[in-house]
Amino acid sequence: MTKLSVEEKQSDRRSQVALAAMKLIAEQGLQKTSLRAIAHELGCTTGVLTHYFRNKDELLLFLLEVVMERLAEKMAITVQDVEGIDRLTVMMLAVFPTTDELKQIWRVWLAFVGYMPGHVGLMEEHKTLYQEFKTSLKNELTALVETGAIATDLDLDFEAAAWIALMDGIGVNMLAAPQTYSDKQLKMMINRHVRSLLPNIE
Amino acid sequence: MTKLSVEEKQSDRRSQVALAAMKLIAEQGLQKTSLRAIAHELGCTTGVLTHYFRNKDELLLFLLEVVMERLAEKMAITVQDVEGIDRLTVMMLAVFPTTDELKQIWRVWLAFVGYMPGHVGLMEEHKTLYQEFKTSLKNELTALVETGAIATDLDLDFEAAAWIALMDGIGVNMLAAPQTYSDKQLKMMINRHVRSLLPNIE
DNA sequence: AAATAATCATAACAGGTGTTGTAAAATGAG
DNA sequence: CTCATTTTACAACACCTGTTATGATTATTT
Repeated sequence: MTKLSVEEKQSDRRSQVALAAMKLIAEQGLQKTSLRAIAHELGCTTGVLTHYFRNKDELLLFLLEVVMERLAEKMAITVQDVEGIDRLTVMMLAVFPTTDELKQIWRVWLAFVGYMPGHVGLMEEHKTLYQEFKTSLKNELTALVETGAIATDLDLDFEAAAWIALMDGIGVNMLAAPQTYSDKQLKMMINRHVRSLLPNIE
Repeated sequence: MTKLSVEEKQSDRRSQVALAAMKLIAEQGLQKTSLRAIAHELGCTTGVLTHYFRNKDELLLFLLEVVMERLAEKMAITVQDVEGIDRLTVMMLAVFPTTDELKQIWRVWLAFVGYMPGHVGLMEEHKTLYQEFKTSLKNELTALVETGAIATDLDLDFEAAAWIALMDGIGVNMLAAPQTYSDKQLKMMINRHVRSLLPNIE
């Protein structure tokens, strides 16, 4: 076997651990998700975890990356056949916590955000991932400006942040509050925001 | 001393404990906020905590109530001299995590939301408090409909939930992301949302 | 003043935590 | 097959956790 596929195997094992951790965190929160619990969920002992991760924080960090990557992936897939202003809408709709997997992802992210105070490494990593996310969104907006789909006098950095805020708000509420939005209502909220980006045609 | 003032004293002590807990949770997260740490922060021993609270979850539950009440208070105060559509705007601006106290409150709330999975009691309480919050917002909207300030064909239940989602999204981002919104940007985001509620005048 | 209740300190308990080191098993290369 | 490396299991470590019980101290009431 080549060296590359060995690394892939390693990476796979790490992903398996991360997925087991994700399931537990989504089900019972970060506090109750101990290394032993993760190992049990995976069907092994903590020896595996300590072999692939220096410590627990590094495991959580890796999980955060996996989760964010998964979100970006989902957005990229759903958007590939869509053109124009609709790209923004479908990107949003693709990542709301509607399916079990997306609910898990959002719960993990929420657990992280609550866990971050006092954990400098995690905060830094989260900031970085957030920046990447914002940048890709900003690129999306830039392309739309160039095609004339949205107004040209927008502060795209701010607009990208506003998009993320809207996403986070809806996502958090779908998990933490009894309110469950219908598809129609979700689209309405997004369309309102989209409309605020359109060029003012008289 | 009358019986009432005794109860007030009790309530005061409980509040003191809750405030100490709030400070620690905001600083170093829920995980590191043990009962002993809270007691140390308050300058007493765990005997006080166990005397005023059955267990830790009950303490956290009380803290959640205190925090939510504080938010409602702040909104009520800032809104009392404002009339019309502006009431919505000032209510929002009054509770964003701009000051140290508000940052603490939001961090505590975030810690809760991340802590909730697997803790039925806390989830139930959060749902209840969320409902109260939504109801008062809905009342606000109803009043605005009656004065003709906003459109009459709105689903106020949905609109109230949308407001909260907007609030949560901005608040979460202000804490968890490097983005810091300027006053101008905050007002812009809110005004956009307000505009979507206005009656369509030709 | 005596008795009752509220408040708080202290210590112990049983259990769980992340981390570390060591040795066994599995795997791959020469 | 042999040897070296990777992968895993296991046990022990020191420490921290929430909870509970027991007294001491203080406050309130009778």
